[in-house]
Amino acid sequence: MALPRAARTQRRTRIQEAKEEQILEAALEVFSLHGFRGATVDQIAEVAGMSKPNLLYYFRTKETMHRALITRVLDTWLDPLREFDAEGNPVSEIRSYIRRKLEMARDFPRESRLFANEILQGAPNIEDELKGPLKALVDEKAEVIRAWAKAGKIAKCDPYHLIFSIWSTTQHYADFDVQVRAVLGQDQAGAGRFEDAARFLEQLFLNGLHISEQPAQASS
Amino acid sequence: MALPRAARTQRRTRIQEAKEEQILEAALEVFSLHGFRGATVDQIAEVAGMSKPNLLYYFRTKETMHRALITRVLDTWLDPLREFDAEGNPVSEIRSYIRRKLEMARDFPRESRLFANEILQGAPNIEDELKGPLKALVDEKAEVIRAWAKAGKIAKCDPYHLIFSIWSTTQHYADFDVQVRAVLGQDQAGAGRFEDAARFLEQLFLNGLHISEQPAQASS
DNA sequence: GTCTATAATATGATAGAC
DNA sequence: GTCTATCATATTATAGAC
Repeated sequence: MALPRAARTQRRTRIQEAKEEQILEAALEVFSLHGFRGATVDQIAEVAGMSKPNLLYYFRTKETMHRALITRVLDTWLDPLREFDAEGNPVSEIRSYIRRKLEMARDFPRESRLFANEILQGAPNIEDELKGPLKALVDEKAEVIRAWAKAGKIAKCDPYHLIFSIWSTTQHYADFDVQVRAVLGQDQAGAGRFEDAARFLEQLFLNGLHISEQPAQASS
Repeated sequence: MALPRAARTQRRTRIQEAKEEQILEAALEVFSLHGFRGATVDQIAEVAGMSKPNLLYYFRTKETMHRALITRVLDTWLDPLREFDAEGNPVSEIRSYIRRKLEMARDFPRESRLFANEILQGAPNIEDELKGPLKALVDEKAEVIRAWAKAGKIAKCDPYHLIFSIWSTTQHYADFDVQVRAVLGQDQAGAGRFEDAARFLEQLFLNGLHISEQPAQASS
Protein backbone atom coordinates (compact mmCIF):
# COMPACT_ATOMS: atom_id res chain seq x y z
CA MET A 1 0.00 0.00 0.00
CA ALA A 2 2.99 2.25 0.30
CA LEU A 3 3.04 4.87 -2.38
CA PRO A 4 6.35 5.56 -4.04
CA ARG A 5 7.93 8.68 -2.58
CA ALA A 6 7.68 10.59 -5.83
CA ALA A 7 3.90 10.16 -5.86
CA ARG A 8 3.54 11.25 -2.25
CA THR A 9 4.63 14.75 -3.08
CA GLN A 10 1.86 14.93 -5.64
CA ARG A 11 -1.07 13.53 -3.70
CA ARG A 12 -1.17 12.30 -0.15
CA THR A 13 -3.79 10.44 1.75
CA ARG A 14 -5.44 11.96 4.78
CA ILE A 15 -3.58 9.58 7.04
CA GLN A 16 -0.28 10.53 5.54
CA GLU A 17 -1.03 14.19 5.93
CA ALA A 18 -2.08 13.67 9.51
CA LYS A 19 1.14 11.83 10.26
CA GLU A 20 3.21 14.52 8.66
CA GLU A 21 1.34 17.14 10.67
CA GLN A 22 2.00 15.19 13.83
CA ILE A 23 5.70 15.06 13.01
CA LEU A 24 5.99 18.73 12.12
CA GLU A 25 4.17 19.66 15.30
CA ALA A 26 6.72 17.70 17.31
CA ALA A 27 9.60 19.04 15.25
CA LEU A 28 8.43 22.59 15.90
CA GLU A 29 8.42 21.90 19.61
CA VAL A 30 11.97 20.56 19.59
CA PHE A 31 13.63 22.79 16.98
CA SER A 32 12.20 25.94 18.55
CA LEU A 33 13.76 25.03 21.86
CA HIS A 34 17.17 23.75 20.78
CA GLY A 35 17.86 25.08 17.28
CA PHE A 36 18.70 22.86 14.34
CA ARG A 37 21.94 21.37 15.57
CA GLY A 38 20.76 21.05 19.13
CA ALA A 39 17.61 19.14 18.21
CA THR A 40 17.77 15.37 17.81
CA VAL A 41 15.62 13.08 15.73
CA ASP A 42 15.22 10.88 18.80
CA GLN A 43 13.60 13.73 20.70
CA ILE A 44 11.31 14.63 17.86
CA ALA A 45 10.23 11.03 17.43
CA GLU A 46 9.52 10.74 21.13
CA VAL A 47 7.43 13.92 21.18
CA ALA A 48 5.62 12.77 18.04
CA GLY A 49 4.91 9.46 19.72
CA MET A 50 6.45 7.24 17.10
CA SER A 51 9.64 5.32 16.47
CA LYS A 52 12.60 6.98 14.86
CA PRO A 53 12.59 4.80 11.74
CA ASN A 54 8.90 5.44 11.36
CA LEU A 55 9.45 9.17 11.51
CA LEU A 56 12.28 8.92 9.02
CA TYR A 57 9.95 7.13 6.67
CA TYR A 58 7.99 10.35 6.29
CA PHE A 59 10.89 12.77 6.37
CA ARG A 60 14.05 11.16 5.12
CA THR A 61 16.35 13.52 6.99
CA LYS A 62 16.37 15.93 9.87
CA GLU A 63 17.08 18.71 7.42
CA THR A 64 13.98 17.91 5.35
CA MET A 65 11.84 18.38 8.42
CA HIS A 66 13.51 21.62 9.33
CA ARG A 67 13.22 23.01 5.85
CA ALA A 68 9.53 22.15 5.67
CA LEU A 69 8.92 23.89 8.97
CA ILE A 70 10.94 26.99 8.20
CA THR A 71 9.29 27.51 4.84
CA ARG A 72 5.84 27.23 6.30
CA VAL A 73 6.55 29.47 9.26
CA LEU A 74 8.24 32.16 7.23
CA ASP A 75 5.21 32.33 5.00
CA THR A 76 2.57 32.72 7.70
CA TRP A 77 4.90 34.85 9.75
CA LEU A 78 4.72 37.62 7.19
CA ASP A 79 0.93 37.65 6.94
CA PRO A 80 0.49 40.57 9.36
CA LEU A 81 2.83 42.71 7.28
CA ARG A 82 0.99 41.75 4.08
CA GLU A 83 -2.24 43.07 5.57
CA PHE A 84 -0.60 46.44 6.12
CA ASP A 85 -2.79 48.60 3.91
CA ALA A 86 -1.58 51.68 2.03
CA GLU A 87 -5.14 52.96 1.65
CA GLY A 88 -5.93 52.65 5.34
CA ASN A 89 -5.56 55.15 8.14
CA PRO A 90 -1.96 55.30 9.43
CA VAL A 91 -3.02 55.24 13.06
CA SER A 92 -5.19 52.18 12.79
CA GLU A 93 -2.82 50.42 10.38
CA ILE A 94 0.19 50.78 12.64
CA ARG A 95 -1.80 50.04 15.75
CA SER A 96 -3.32 46.88 14.35
CA TYR A 97 0.00 45.74 12.92
CA ILE A 98 1.52 45.96 16.38
CA ARG A 99 -1.46 44.17 17.82
CA ARG A 100 -1.34 41.35 15.29
CA LYS A 101 2.38 40.85 15.78
CA LEU A 102 1.93 40.77 19.53
CA GLU A 103 -0.89 38.27 19.20
CA MET A 104 1.34 36.04 17.12
CA ALA A 105 4.06 36.25 19.76
CA ARG A 106 1.48 35.23 22.34
CA ASP A 107 -0.25 32.51 20.37
CA PHE A 108 2.66 31.09 18.36
CA PRO A 109 5.77 31.53 20.46
CA ARG A 110 7.37 28.36 19.11
CA GLU A 111 7.14 29.63 15.56
CA SER A 112 8.76 32.86 16.66
CA ARG A 113 11.58 31.04 18.42
CA LEU A 114 12.14 28.69 15.50
CA PHE A 115 12.63 31.71 13.31
CA ALA A 116 14.77 33.51 15.87
CA ASN A 117 17.01 30.47 16.26
CA GLU A 118 17.50 30.31 12.54
CA ILE A 119 18.39 34.00 12.18
CA LEU A 120 20.55 33.98 15.27
CA GLN A 121 22.59 31.10 13.93
CA GLY A 122 23.27 32.88 10.67
CA ALA A 123 20.17 31.83 8.69
CA PRO A 124 22.08 29.16 6.77
CA ASN A 125 18.88 27.77 5.27
CA ILE A 126 16.86 30.85 4.44
CA GLU A 127 19.28 33.52 3.33
CA ASP A 128 17.73 33.49 -0.13
CA GLU A 129 14.22 33.90 1.22
CA LEU A 130 15.33 36.83 3.35
CA LYS A 131 17.02 38.62 0.49
CA GLY A 132 14.19 37.80 -1.92
CA PRO A 133 10.54 37.66 -0.82
CA LEU A 134 11.10 39.17 2.62
CA LYS A 135 13.10 42.14 1.37
CA ALA A 136 10.60 42.73 -1.45
CA LEU A 137 7.68 42.83 0.96
CA VAL A 138 9.45 45.13 3.39
CA ASP A 139 10.54 47.42 0.57
CA GLU A 140 6.94 47.71 -0.55
CA LYS A 141 5.60 48.52 2.91
CA ALA A 142 8.47 50.89 3.65
CA GLU A 143 7.37 52.87 0.63
CA VAL A 144 3.87 53.12 2.09
CA ILE A 145 5.22 54.44 5.35
CA ARG A 146 7.45 56.90 3.54
CA ALA A 147 4.44 58.21 1.63
CA TRP A 148 2.51 58.69 4.86
CA ALA A 149 5.41 60.67 6.28
CA LYS A 150 5.69 62.75 3.13
CA ALA A 151 1.99 63.54 3.32
CA GLY A 152 2.45 64.69 6.91
CA LYS A 153 0.27 61.92 8.31
CA ILE A 154 3.06 60.65 10.55
CA ALA A 155 6.41 61.99 11.63
CA LYS A 156 9.29 61.64 9.22
CA CYS A 157 11.27 58.59 10.15
CA ASP A 158 13.27 55.78 8.63
CA PRO A 159 10.59 53.24 7.65
CA TYR A 160 12.96 50.26 7.75
CA HIS A 161 14.03 50.94 11.30
CA LEU A 162 10.41 51.48 12.23
CA ILE A 163 9.57 48.02 10.97
CA PHE A 164 12.61 46.52 12.71
CA SER A 165 11.54 48.10 15.98
CA ILE A 166 8.03 46.73 15.71
CA TRP A 167 9.37 43.28 14.93
CA SER A 168 11.85 43.32 17.78
CA THR A 169 9.59 44.71 20.49
CA THR A 170 6.74 42.32 19.76
CA GLN A 171 8.76 39.17 19.12
CA HIS A 172 10.70 39.87 22.31
CA TYR A 173 7.71 38.59 24.30
CA ALA A 174 7.99 35.21 22.58
CA ASP A 175 11.74 34.86 22.11
CA PHE A 176 12.81 36.23 25.50
CA ASP A 177 9.77 34.96 27.38
CA VAL A 178 11.89 33.32 30.06
CA GLN A 179 13.64 36.58 30.80
CA VAL A 180 10.43 38.61 30.73
CA ARG A 181 8.85 36.24 33.24
CA ALA A 182 11.94 36.26 35.44
CA VAL A 183 12.04 40.06 35.58
CA LEU A 184 8.33 40.60 36.05
CA GLY A 185 8.11 37.99 38.77
CA GLN A 186 5.20 35.70 39.44
CA ASP A 187 2.75 38.45 40.24
CA GLN A 188 3.01 40.41 36.99
CA ALA A 189 4.04 37.59 34.67
CA GLY A 190 0.53 36.27 34.09
CA ALA A 191 -1.39 36.41 30.84
CA GLY A 192 -2.04 40.09 31.52
CA ARG A 193 1.49 40.99 30.53
CA PHE A 194 0.42 40.91 26.90
CA GLU A 195 -2.25 43.50 27.55
CA ASP A 196 0.28 45.65 29.41
CA ALA A 197 2.75 45.25 26.56
CA ALA A 198 0.09 46.17 23.99
CA ARG A 199 -0.81 49.31 25.89
CA PHE A 200 2.79 50.33 26.27
CA LEU A 201 3.79 49.67 22.67
CA GLU A 202 0.74 51.46 21.33
CA GLN A 203 1.62 54.52 23.38
CA LEU A 204 5.29 54.33 22.42
CA PHE A 205 4.76 54.03 18.69
CA LEU A 206 1.78 56.30 18.26
CA ASN A 207 3.35 59.09 20.30
CA GLY A 208 6.77 58.33 18.89
CA LEU A 209 5.43 58.93 15.41
CA HIS A 210 3.53 62.03 16.49
CA ILE A 211 0.28 60.31 15.72
CA SER A 212 -2.66 61.31 17.82
CA GLU A 213 -6.27 60.31 17.43
CA GLN A 214 -7.35 63.76 18.42
CA PRO A 215 -6.11 66.36 15.93
CA ALA A 216 -2.90 67.82 17.33
CA GLN A 217 -2.72 71.39 18.55
CA ALA A 218 -1.23 73.67 15.98
CA SER A 219 2.17 74.57 17.32
CA SER A 220 4.02 76.10 14.38
CA MET B 1 55.51 22.28 36.55
CA ALA B 2 51.82 21.61 36.34
CA LEU B 3 49.96 23.11 39.24
CA PRO B 4 47.25 21.03 40.81
CA ARG B 5 43.85 22.09 39.57
CA ALA B 6 42.74 23.25 42.99
CA ALA B 7 45.59 25.75 43.14
CA ARG B 8 44.90 27.09 39.67
CA THR B 9 41.61 28.55 40.75
CA GLN B 10 43.44 30.46 43.47
CA ARG B 11 46.36 31.88 41.54
CA ARG B 12 47.18 31.50 37.89
CA THR B 13 50.24 32.34 35.93
CA ARG B 14 50.10 34.84 33.10
CA ILE B 15 50.48 32.08 30.58
CA GLN B 16 47.58 30.17 32.04
CA GLU B 17 45.40 33.23 32.02
CA ALA B 18 46.35 33.96 28.43
CA LYS B 19 45.47 30.40 27.41
CA GLU B 20 42.15 30.57 29.17
CA GLU B 21 41.42 33.87 27.46
CA GLN B 22 42.28 32.34 24.12
CA ILE B 23 39.90 29.48 24.80
CA LEU B 24 37.04 31.66 25.99
CA GLU B 25 37.46 33.89 22.96
CA ALA B 26 37.11 30.86 20.71
CA ALA B 27 34.24 29.49 22.79
CA LEU B 28 32.40 32.79 22.48
CA GLU B 29 32.77 32.63 18.73
CA VAL B 30 31.35 29.13 18.50
CA PHE B 31 28.70 29.20 21.24
CA SER B 32 27.30 32.50 19.98
CA LEU B 33 26.76 31.01 16.56
CA HIS B 34 25.44 27.56 17.43
CA GLY B 35 24.15 27.66 20.99
CA PHE B 36 25.31 25.29 23.71
CA ARG B 37 24.16 22.02 22.24
CA GLY B 38 25.06 22.97 18.71
CA ALA B 39 28.62 23.92 19.56
CA THR B 40 31.28 21.23 19.60
CA VAL B 41 34.50 21.06 21.57
CA ASP B 42 36.26 20.14 18.35
CA GLN B 43 35.21 23.41 16.75
CA ILE B 44 36.20 25.47 19.75
CA ALA B 45 39.60 23.79 19.89
CA GLU B 46 40.14 24.44 16.21
CA VAL B 47 39.23 28.11 16.51
CA ALA B 48 41.43 28.41 19.59
CA GLY B 49 44.27 26.84 17.66
CA MET B 50 44.93 23.98 20.02
CA SER B 51 44.21 20.30 20.36
CA LYS B 52 41.05 19.09 22.01
CA PRO B 53 42.79 17.37 24.94
CA ASN B 54 44.86 20.48 25.50
CA LEU B 55 41.74 22.62 25.65
CA LEU B 56 40.12 20.16 28.02
CA TYR B 57 43.13 20.46 30.28
CA TYR B 58 42.08 24.05 31.00
CA PHE B 59 38.35 23.55 31.05
CA ARG B 60 37.43 20.03 32.04
CA THR B 61 34.06 20.10 30.30
CA LYS B 62 32.16 21.97 27.65
CA GLU B 63 29.74 23.11 30.30
CA THR B 64 32.52 24.68 32.39
CA MET B 65 33.51 26.82 29.43
CA HIS B 66 29.95 27.84 28.75
CA ARG B 67 29.26 28.72 32.34
CA ALA B 68 32.40 30.84 32.57
CA LEU B 69 31.39 32.73 29.46
CA ILE B 70 27.78 33.28 30.43
CA THR B 71 28.65 34.55 33.87
CA ARG B 72 31.15 37.03 32.51
CA VAL B 73 28.87 38.27 29.73
CA LEU B 74 25.83 38.65 31.92
CA ASP B 75 27.85 40.81 34.26
CA THR B 76 29.24 43.25 31.70
CA TRP B 77 26.01 43.12 29.76
CA LEU B 78 24.21 44.91 32.55
CA ASP B 79 26.75 47.70 32.94
CA PRO B 80 24.80 50.19 30.80
CA LEU B 81 21.73 49.72 32.98
CA ARG B 82 23.80 50.16 36.13
CA GLU B 83 24.96 53.57 34.87
CA PHE B 84 21.35 54.66 34.56
CA ASP B 85 21.31 57.54 37.04
CA ALA B 86 18.31 58.53 39.14
CA GLU B 87 19.79 61.99 39.74
CA GLY B 88 20.40 62.67 36.06
CA ASN B 89 18.19 64.32 33.50
CA PRO B 90 15.61 61.87 32.09
CA VAL B 91 16.23 62.93 28.52
CA SER B 92 19.97 62.46 28.59
CA GLU B 93 19.75 59.32 30.76
CA ILE B 94 17.37 57.52 28.44
CA ARG B 95 19.16 58.78 25.35
CA SER B 96 22.56 57.65 26.53
CA TYR B 97 21.21 54.31 27.73
CA ILE B 98 19.88 53.64 24.24
CA ARG B 99 23.17 54.76 22.76
CA ARG B 100 25.26 52.56 25.04
CA LYS B 101 23.08 49.53 24.36
CA LEU B 102 23.31 50.13 20.63
CA GLU B 103 27.07 50.50 20.86
CA MET B 104 27.27 47.18 22.66
CA ALA B 105 25.19 45.54 19.95
CA ARG B 106 27.59 46.97 17.38
CA ASP B 107 30.84 46.24 19.20
CA PHE B 108 29.98 42.99 20.96
CA PRO B 109 27.47 41.16 18.78
CA ARG B 110 28.77 37.75 19.80
CA GLU B 111 28.13 38.46 23.45
CA SER B 112 24.61 39.53 22.57
CA ARG B 113 23.99 36.38 20.56
CA LEU B 114 25.44 34.15 23.25
CA PHE B 115 22.97 35.64 25.66
CA ALA B 116 20.10 35.48 23.17
CA ASN B 117 20.81 31.83 22.45
CA GLU B 118 20.74 31.04 26.14
CA ILE B 119 17.44 32.83 26.78
CA LEU B 120 15.87 31.50 23.61
CA GLN B 121 16.65 27.95 24.62
CA GLY B 122 15.02 28.36 27.99
CA ALA B 123 17.95 29.76 29.98
CA PRO B 124 18.72 26.39 31.58
CA ASN B 125 21.95 27.70 33.08
CA ILE B 126 21.09 31.17 34.26
CA GLU B 127 17.53 31.10 35.49
CA ASP B 128 18.73 31.94 38.99
CA GLU B 129 20.74 34.91 37.81
CA LEU B 130 17.75 36.25 35.90
CA LYS B 131 15.41 35.96 38.85
CA GLY B 132 18.02 37.29 41.26
CA PRO B 133 20.54 39.97 40.30
CA LEU B 134 18.92 40.87 36.98
CA LYS B 135 15.44 41.28 38.42
CA ALA B 136 16.80 43.27 41.36
CA LEU B 137 18.60 45.70 39.08
CA VAL B 138 15.62 46.14 36.80
CA ASP B 139 13.30 46.64 39.75
CA GLU B 140 15.57 49.38 41.03
CA LYS B 141 15.74 51.21 37.71
CA ALA B 142 12.04 50.75 37.07
CA GLU B 143 11.44 52.63 40.28
CA VAL B 144 13.57 55.50 38.99
CA ILE B 145 11.54 55.67 35.80
CA ARG B 146 8.31 55.52 37.72
CA ALA B 147 9.46 58.44 39.85
CA TRP B 148 10.28 60.48 36.76
CA ALA B 149 6.81 59.79 35.39
CA LYS B 150 5.20 60.71 38.70
CA ALA B 151 7.11 63.99 38.71
CA GLY B 152 5.83 64.74 35.23
CA LYS B 153 9.29 64.58 33.68
CA ILE B 154 8.24 61.87 31.24
CA ALA B 155 4.94 60.40 30.15
CA LYS B 156 3.33 57.84 32.41
CA CYS B 157 4.24 54.41 31.14
CA ASP B 158 5.01 50.92 32.35
CA PRO B 159 8.73 51.10 33.21
CA TYR B 160 9.30 47.37 32.76
CA HIS B 161 7.96 47.35 29.25
CA LEU B 162 9.98 50.47 28.50
CA ILE B 163 13.14 48.65 29.51
CA PHE B 164 12.12 45.55 27.53
CA SER B 165 11.55 47.68 24.44
CA ILE B 166 14.96 49.32 24.73
CA TRP B 167 16.60 45.93 25.15
CA SER B 168 14.79 44.38 22.23
CA THR B 169 15.20 47.22 19.74
CA THR B 170 18.91 47.65 20.37
CA GLN B 171 19.88 43.98 20.65
CA HIS B 172 17.93 43.30 17.47
CA TYR B 173 20.82 44.80 15.50
CA ALA B 174 23.18 42.19 16.90
CA ASP B 175 20.92 39.15 17.20
CA PHE B 176 19.07 39.57 13.90
CA ASP B 177 21.98 41.11 12.03
CA VAL B 178 21.65 38.68 9.14
CA GLN B 179 18.04 39.66 8.62
CA VAL B 180 18.73 43.37 8.98
CA ARG B 181 21.45 43.16 6.36
CA ALA B 182 19.27 41.11 4.02
CA VAL B 183 16.39 43.57 4.23
CA LEU B 184 18.48 46.72 3.95
CA GLY B 185 20.45 45.38 1.02
CA GLN B 186 24.10 46.01 0.27
CA ASP B 187 23.71 49.75 -0.21
CA GLN B 188 22.20 50.57 3.18
CA ALA B 189 23.67 47.72 5.22
CA GLY B 190 27.04 49.36 5.81
CA ALA B 191 28.35 50.62 9.10
CA GLY B 192 26.04 53.62 8.78
CA ARG B 193 23.05 51.53 9.70
CA PHE B 194 23.95 51.96 13.35
CA GLU B 195 23.82 55.72 13.03
CA ASP B 196 20.47 55.46 11.28
CA ALA B 197 19.20 53.15 13.98
CA ALA B 198 20.41 55.49 16.72
CA ARG B 199 18.63 58.43 15.14
CA PHE B 200 15.42 56.48 14.71
CA LEU B 201 15.38 55.00 18.19
CA GLU B 202 16.16 58.33 19.81
CA GLN B 203 13.24 59.91 17.99
CA LEU B 204 10.94 57.00 18.79
CA PHE B 205 11.66 56.87 22.50
CA LEU B 206 12.01 60.55 23.23
CA ASN B 207 8.83 61.44 21.38
CA GLY B 208 7.13 58.28 22.59
CA LEU B 209 7.72 59.39 26.16
CA HIS B 210 6.66 62.96 25.44
CA ILE B 211 10.18 64.11 26.16
CA SER B 212 11.34 67.14 24.30
CA GLU B 213 14.54 69.09 24.75
CA GLN B 214 12.70 72.30 24.12
CA PRO B 215 10.05 72.88 26.75
CA ALA B 216 6.76 71.64 25.34
CA GLN B 217 4.02 74.08 24.33
CA ALA B 218 1.43 74.39 27.01
CA SER B 219 -1.61 72.65 25.62
CA SER B 220 -3.82 71.97 28.62
C1' DG C 1 3.81 1.34 7.23
C1' DT C 2 6.02 -0.06 11.24
C1' DC C 3 9.22 -2.58 13.72
C1' DT C 4 14.03 -4.36 15.61
C1' DA C 5 18.63 -4.31 14.76
C1' DT C 6 22.54 -2.10 13.32
C1' DA C 7 25.72 0.44 10.47
C1' DA C 8 28.41 4.76 10.14
C1' DT C 9 29.78 8.69 12.03
C1' DA C 10 30.29 12.49 15.43
C1' DT C 11 31.24 13.90 19.89
C1' DG C 12 32.56 14.49 24.92
C1' DA C 13 35.98 13.05 27.62
C1' DT C 14 40.13 10.24 29.27
C1' DA C 15 44.66 7.42 29.28
C1' DG C 16 49.14 7.53 29.13
C1' DA C 17 53.57 8.71 26.66
C1' DC C 18 56.67 12.51 26.36
C1' DG D 1 51.51 21.17 29.42
C1' DT D 2 50.85 18.98 25.17
C1' DC D 3 50.44 15.21 22.33
C1' DT D 4 48.47 10.67 20.01
C1' DA D 5 45.40 7.22 20.61
C1' DT D 6 41.21 5.73 22.17
C1' DC D 7 37.02 4.84 24.91
C1' DA D 8 32.07 5.43 25.60
C1' DT D 9 28.24 7.30 24.15
C1' DA D 10 25.03 9.80 21.19
C1' DT D 11 23.18 10.49 16.87
C1' DT D 12 21.85 10.23 11.90
C1' DA D 13 20.36 7.12 8.92
C1' DT D 14 19.58 2.47 6.76
C1' DA D 15 18.61 -2.71 6.28
C1' DG D 16 15.52 -6.02 6.24
C1' DA D 17 11.79 -8.73 8.63
C1' DC D 18 6.90 -8.55 9.17
